[in-house]
Amino acid sequence: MIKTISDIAKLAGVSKSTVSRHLNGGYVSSEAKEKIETVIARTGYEPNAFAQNLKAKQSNFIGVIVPRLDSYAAARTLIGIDEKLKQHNYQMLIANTGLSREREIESLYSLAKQKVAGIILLATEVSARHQTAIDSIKVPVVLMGQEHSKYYCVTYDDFNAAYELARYVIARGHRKIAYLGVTETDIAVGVRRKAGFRKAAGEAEGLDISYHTTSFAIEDAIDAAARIIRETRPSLLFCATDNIALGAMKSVFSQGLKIPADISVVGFGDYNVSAVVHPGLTTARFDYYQAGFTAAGNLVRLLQGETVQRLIVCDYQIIERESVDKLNF
Amino acid sequence: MIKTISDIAKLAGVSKSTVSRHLNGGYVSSEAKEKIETVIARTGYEPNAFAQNLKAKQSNFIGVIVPRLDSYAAARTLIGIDEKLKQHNYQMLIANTGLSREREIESLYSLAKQKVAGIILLATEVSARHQTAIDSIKVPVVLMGQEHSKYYCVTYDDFNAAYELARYVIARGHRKIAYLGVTETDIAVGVRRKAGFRKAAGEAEGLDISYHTTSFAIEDAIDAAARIIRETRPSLLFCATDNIALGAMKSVFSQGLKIPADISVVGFGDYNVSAVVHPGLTTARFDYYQAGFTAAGNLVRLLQGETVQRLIVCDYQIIERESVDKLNF
DNA sequence: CTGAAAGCGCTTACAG
DNA sequence: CTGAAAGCGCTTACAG
Repeated sequence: MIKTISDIAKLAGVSKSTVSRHLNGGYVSSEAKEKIETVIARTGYEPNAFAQNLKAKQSNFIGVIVPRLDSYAAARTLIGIDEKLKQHNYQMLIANTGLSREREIESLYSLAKQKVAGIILLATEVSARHQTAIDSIKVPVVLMGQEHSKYYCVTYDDFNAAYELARYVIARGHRKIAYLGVTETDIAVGVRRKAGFRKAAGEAEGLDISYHTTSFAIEDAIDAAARIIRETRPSLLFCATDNIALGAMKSVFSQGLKIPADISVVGFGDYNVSAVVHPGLTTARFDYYQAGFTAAGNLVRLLQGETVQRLIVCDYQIIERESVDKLNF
Repeated sequence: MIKTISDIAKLAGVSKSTVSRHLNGGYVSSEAKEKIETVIARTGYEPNAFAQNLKAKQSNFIGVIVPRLDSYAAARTLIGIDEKLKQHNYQMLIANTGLSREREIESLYSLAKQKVAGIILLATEVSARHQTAIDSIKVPVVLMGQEHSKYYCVTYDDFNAAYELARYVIARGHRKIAYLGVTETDIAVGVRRKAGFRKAAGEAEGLDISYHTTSFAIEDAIDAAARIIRETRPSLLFCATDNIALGAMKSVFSQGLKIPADISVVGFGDYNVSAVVHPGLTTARFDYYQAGFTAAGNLVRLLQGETVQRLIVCDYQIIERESVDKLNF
């Protein structure tokens, strides 16, 4: 069985060096080139990646650290990354942390140890330990979802998305609004979205706003929304993610109330189910696929020594469906 | 910087061979062992995987071929696989085919070329070309989701799940039922589920059944269900997956009808949203995580030369929520 | 333009 | 129980 570069060399009547040079785009006479190409085509020879990597001290793997696999946003992002990486002959290597901060840090080190060429980190937070890890491994890293001035980042325009969505619901006459957000250790979702909302709220009159915090888990959102509805009975639940919004919708229905007639709901993300639930959820859409594609593109350019914009902010789009009532006529 | 086995050998005052032997559980005097361990602990030495793989002509990667990443079932399965694999120091390497048959075959070959130790194939179909590929690569393969007599498989009990779910809806008085399934090239979902349903239907009296086919895409299900409702107006839509059921629910609502009062709906899979939509979807739950965990466990045992049951059929569970009306009293 | 040789970091008979 | 040596399959100065 034909397996190694020596076999090819022998069959082509040249040396290993010449075959290797041809494979790597070096000086080879057109005569030798032709013979080698014929043999390779006939045998279907493929270089052994381990041997190549052993020499190169680096692989064609790109590590992608993801907080969870069973999330629409994560999945779409991965698909975008994978697509771009394939174009450039890189292999995506996924490290799933299952929402563990600890495993996020570990993955940074262990991917580096595995000599990945680069890392894309779908970040939930950029702690001091994250920074230590990123700085100490000598591997290019691109952050997604969170911004940090020291690193290459691809983020979403959380602030303006929230601002515009908030203006939209206020314009539709909502005054008594409950904001259902997440922890502020998450700058993008916890801080920025709330800040955008707050700005719009500050520009309007006669508002009655209450702020609440829950987790990213639907179950928690169901409970939190149930409490809010009982206690403050807002006309609208402004939820920091579509998952939270889905949980909120469940709560509204469970109490025998109608959406949007009794209570309106909005979210962020535009997951695939957001259009399918009834009523359709009004939300701020982020193009996760495109963001992943962009992040991978940047990383590839970095690896090729090209220069890259430090921060790329992906656009959003307000998707108007049926979950927000119009209170003013 | 300490990097190679030679460095460790030098620091411990022994030869590379001895260090390697210690690392691989060979004969080493307790004296040498101690010195080596001290040095390794102090330096944090980690063997270079490329060099190891180059010798071993195999990696610790397990390839997982998945039809799509943005599916709840796929994601949960991957998490289960990853968990088990980590326990045994294997690395999951995901090949996403984006629902392309072609890329499924290619992935089989390309993963083999990358010298993965084994492959788990989340199969949508086992065609002749699949078989050729599986047989020609000399890598152990475990099939998931579809059964094939020649290969190791982990499947779901599609037939009995459908049978029991069908008996349930019939027992609740439904007589005019539309079955909304998928192509029969998919044995598990297309053939088995329909067969289970058909058996239950055959055991009952006075039924008025119509059979319809759609794709796995929610949008197609919405259209298909809309047509069925207009044309035959069944009392229940029996959908072969939860995604189809979600699309069907959307259709029912869009026509101003109520679930379950006007039309009932059931599905298969119990995705995370199935509990969250309103009304909650009655469905047959499959434990994807557990199945993935089991498949990975089997593959690991295969790699260790242990013997493994060829076919494992995972159990299901009927989850009764609010989407099925009770028509008889 | 080409080939012999060394080396990437590890493992594994083999001789001692 | 240990170490020198060969070899896994490739790449890359180097001399020609």
